[in-house]
Amino acid sequence: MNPPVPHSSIAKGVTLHDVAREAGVSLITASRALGNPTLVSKATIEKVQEAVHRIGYIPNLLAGGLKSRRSMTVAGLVPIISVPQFLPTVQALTETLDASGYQLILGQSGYDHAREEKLIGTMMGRRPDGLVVTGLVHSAHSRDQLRSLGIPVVETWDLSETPIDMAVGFSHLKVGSAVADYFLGKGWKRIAVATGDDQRAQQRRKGFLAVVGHDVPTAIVPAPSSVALGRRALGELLQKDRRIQAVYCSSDALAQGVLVEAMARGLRVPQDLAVCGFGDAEFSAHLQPSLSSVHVDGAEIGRIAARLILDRCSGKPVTSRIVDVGFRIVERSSTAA
Amino acid sequence: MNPPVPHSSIAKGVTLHDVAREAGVSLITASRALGNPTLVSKATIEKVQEAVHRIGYIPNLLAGGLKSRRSMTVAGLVPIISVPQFLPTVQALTETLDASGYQLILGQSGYDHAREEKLIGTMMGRRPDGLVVTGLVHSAHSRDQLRSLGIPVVETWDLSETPIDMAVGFSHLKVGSAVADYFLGKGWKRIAVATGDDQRAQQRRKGFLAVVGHDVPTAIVPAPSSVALGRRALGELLQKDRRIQAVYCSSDALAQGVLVEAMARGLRVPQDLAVCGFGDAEFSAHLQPSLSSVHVDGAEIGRIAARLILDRCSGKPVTSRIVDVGFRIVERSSTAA
DNA sequence: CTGTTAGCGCATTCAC
DNA sequence: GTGAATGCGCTAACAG
Repeated sequence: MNPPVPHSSIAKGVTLHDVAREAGVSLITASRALGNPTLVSKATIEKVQEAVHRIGYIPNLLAGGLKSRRSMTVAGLVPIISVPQFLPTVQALTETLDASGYQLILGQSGYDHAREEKLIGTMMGRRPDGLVVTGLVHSAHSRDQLRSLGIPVVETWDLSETPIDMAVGFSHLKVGSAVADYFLGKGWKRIAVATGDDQRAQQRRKGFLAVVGHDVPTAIVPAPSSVALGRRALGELLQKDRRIQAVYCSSDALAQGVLVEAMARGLRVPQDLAVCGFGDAEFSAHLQPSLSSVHVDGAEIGRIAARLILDRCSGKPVTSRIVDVGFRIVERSSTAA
Repeated sequence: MNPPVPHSSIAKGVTLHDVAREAGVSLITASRALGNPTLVSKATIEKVQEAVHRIGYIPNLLAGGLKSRRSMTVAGLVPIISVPQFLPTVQALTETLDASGYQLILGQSGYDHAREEKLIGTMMGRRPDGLVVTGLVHSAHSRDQLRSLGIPVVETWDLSETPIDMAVGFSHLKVGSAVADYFLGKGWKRIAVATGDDQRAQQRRKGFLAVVGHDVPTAIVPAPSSVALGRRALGELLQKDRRIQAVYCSSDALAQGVLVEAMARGLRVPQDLAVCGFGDAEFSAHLQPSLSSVHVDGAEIGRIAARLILDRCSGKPVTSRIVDVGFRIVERSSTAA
């Protein structure tokens, strides 16, 4: 795309001032040639670009942003980057933003509300043009702050009645209910739940119990969940009820652990024990037996979130501030009774 | 940690100027009270902090960075964020930087050198105080640029004879050789390789072949690799040689695919076919049979990289510019012949 | 310990 | 089309 850059001794403190001098134009003309070429004659643009390449100028976006009040960055907040669920979202977000010249500033709240509040503070200090959060913003102070700051905010992977600004996600309550309906439809009565202790997982559990109509044996593990925690969780559940027929897990990693532990104990899946996960990770289809799960299009969430922020930044009217991307149960061997 | 913030109407354009006025001190005193408290009396600090909370001031780090020439950001470049290998590195990086008040600006090069070059350009425009790359920087122009810019650069997950600046990683060549030694030690002769097409995977393959001493049946898949690609890869390999005894894979996802495909074809692992992966993903220990792999401490890489950048930023002398974190082969059932 | 002065590098006014 | 002045919000120098 770009012309090959000639051998240039890229110096440290090269500013637009130097470019202007080299090109024999004024500072502002150089600025326009790079940022608003329609206002400048073609010959001038070429002179300026030539100078840019020759002296190795790299625009200082900090300085530009200070004046223009547009930093061309978007802040992104995840609980922990290595939660596989959010990965496609972060990836799509980064890609979509990048395509419009925006960059993502990443923060990890670590499932800690105090830390989240502090982090949002620092991130706002960088004056991002938008904020995308996976999950809802928990701290009331941060919610007030963001609202009064007036920057575009998208809360993702959840739907709130009262988002700070915009939301892209789905109802975790409904996910839980749908899985419960599915389990009941199979005729399973002795049901159990293995779940992480984060808010969204708890919402799914709540929806699940609402349909089941009564409490069930439950193992709660600290987020982020893992295969090892899943193994332990099944152990706990079997202690509570030796004859469980089906377990609903709050993640595929947890569900894999349940599968493994079931096999280690000589339980046949799904005949003796059915298992359903959440997230539909890539590996789930390839486990033995293959794992049923709830599929959510995480990349789509990221794309839509980015789009909402970008539209808001460019002044386009945002029609729907709340987007439900839905979900679907993917039936595989682990529940194919 | 922070005192609870009283009800404050957090306004948009609150600047340090406002804080100073509210606190009845000069601009610079307010600045110092927040950024360099040792130079200011305790009473003044309290007055300023009180004003900060009352009017909801959020420091503009862009403006501060412009003057102080320290943006308190570090640029991070990964091929694709969702490659599980790099996740612990990115996470540890984010955490360690955050603990020192630095933030990560994330970029995805997408295994594309032209894109990488362009991305590095934009990222440098934000004047980060350092750059961490997973892998080596490929573009010669970018290498020159970074060198002459003089900012701390850490190349990770690889070791180069001539890093741009610093490096934290291990020798992929040696990984390949070690696995080959291991395979030969088992007495396996009919060996094959399933590998991604990225540079590091190719290095491992090269090291592998160097020890084996001759070419072997090889399936090359486009990065990023996946379980599905692994299944297909084994198919290809078996077409080339129906009687392969052992396959070395460039990732655990690929290896899982090989396992699955082997089972689908009625091959017993490891009796009929041994399999070794790379990366030692969390799920690998829990597969059936459990997967042998090469373990690398990705989080440690991230921590060291962050530390190197931070030390360099604070003027501390960096003793070792090249850090080898090593690796180890983890033997599990899939190769336990 | 505190204040005054002078920019950091650029883009937004206004002029021509 | 182009240019000169002005200031975005803050901090590094020097003074007091």
